[in-house]
Amino acid sequence: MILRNAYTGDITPEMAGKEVTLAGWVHETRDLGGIFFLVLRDRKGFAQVTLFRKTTDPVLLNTVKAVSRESVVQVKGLVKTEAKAPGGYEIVPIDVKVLAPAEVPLPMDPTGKVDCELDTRLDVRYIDIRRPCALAVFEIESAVLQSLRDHFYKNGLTETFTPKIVAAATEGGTDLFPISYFEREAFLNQSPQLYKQMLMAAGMDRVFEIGPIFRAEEHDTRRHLNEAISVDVEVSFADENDVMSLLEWAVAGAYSYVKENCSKQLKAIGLDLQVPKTPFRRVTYTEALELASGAGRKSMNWGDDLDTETERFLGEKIGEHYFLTEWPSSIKPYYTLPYSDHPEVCRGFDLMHPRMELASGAQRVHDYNLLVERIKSKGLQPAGFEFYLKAFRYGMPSHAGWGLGLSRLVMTMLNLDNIRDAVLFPRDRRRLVP
RNA sequence: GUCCGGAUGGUGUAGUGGCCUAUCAUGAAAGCCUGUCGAGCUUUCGACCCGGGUUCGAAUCCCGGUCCGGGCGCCA
Repeated sequence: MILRNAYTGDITPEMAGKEVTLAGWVHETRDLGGIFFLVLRDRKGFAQVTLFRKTTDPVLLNTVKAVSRESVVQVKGLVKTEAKAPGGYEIVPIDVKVLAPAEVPLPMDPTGKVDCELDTRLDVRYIDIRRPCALAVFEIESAVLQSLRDHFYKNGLTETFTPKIVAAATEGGTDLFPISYFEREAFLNQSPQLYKQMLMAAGMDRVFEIGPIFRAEEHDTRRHLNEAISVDVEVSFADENDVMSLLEWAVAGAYSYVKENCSKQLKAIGLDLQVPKTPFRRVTYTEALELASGAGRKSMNWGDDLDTETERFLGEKIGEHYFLTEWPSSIKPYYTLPYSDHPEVCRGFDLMHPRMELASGAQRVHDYNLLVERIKSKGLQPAGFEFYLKAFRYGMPSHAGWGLGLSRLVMTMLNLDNIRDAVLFPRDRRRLVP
């Protein structure tokens, strides 16, 4: 049996006289002597429970006075219109049950009166997320996922799952987490890339997958994690422009959806969300180098990958979402299709937010012989990719796709400083618990 | 990985060799208070990351360790 029949956010002053049963956490208590306030919090808001020394049953009053902050309580009471109460109503309790007392002292302050460092918050994430502004991030993330899925279904994509436990490294193996798989060694997959391409050979035509990826790199920044959620798309008979279009509409659509459906959460975060305009600006790699050169900046050679400083410079200069296109083939993966007439440039692209890269994608190589050649040119052994290469020998359509970092999308959307704020239980170089 | 910075009550902080019996806020405990909404007031409680060193004297300086933050690198 559900222990509540209403959330705080469902109650209005017009419900005066109605009996409701709320359940949630004791956000705070204020004892003014003759009058006592308990603020109950659930995921939809707050409700003030008011008790009077003269009229409240002494046993009930003592129960409420003795309860510690953040204890879980069930409050049965009458809604009363009261101009002096927050929201214009309060609850006059008939019965209060302490379902689970909270120990004191608390490891952090969920009311936000005292600051708390990220590390401390992550150690007690289950308390941190009781803060409406922390909860809002994950409710918005859920809305983003719903919007993305809606967009994919509307565009005829099929949702898929590919294995996270794989036999071999996609490329080398230095950045994969090895795991024990019965009598063999296996790895946690760093990307569904090879599998979603095999699904193109399978004739699934248009697929997406939203799932975890694992990377064993020792990066240690505010925008990298060792476990992340990747939103992956692959579309047959499409080129890079087709999937860039799908991507920009997915991103802009997620912003619109959040703006329309998450006003409470945006308010909790204190953000006036601006929906990016589509289509996003296209900037070629070569144009980006030109934009970034001069003005006392160190010069970059054509073929160099863009370093963090250049990326940031471009972001500030452009000031909105943009696509970086026409990359040198040398710095994109082997499965990225080079232009046939000038193969030093390829059909790869990155979706950039002014602060960081959000997604990368490409039209893929679908010709078996070219793919083998590209693998070799990257200094890799085709033999290691046999399970994948074989799929290109029995009718592989042309295709294109991309992978988008979900947490980066949320982080940049909500202007969060650290990607860890956008992940419930982040996994980084040091953190494995909780 | 590397560079820079940091570690003080439960939480967040002040304190750069003696004025520290360590600041402030929050919290907790007790009390007063009938309209609070970061309530107010009184009293009380609670801390210098670990190990070594320098010094008459170390929260403070030095060395090592651990942990944390930020930058960069890495991120097919």
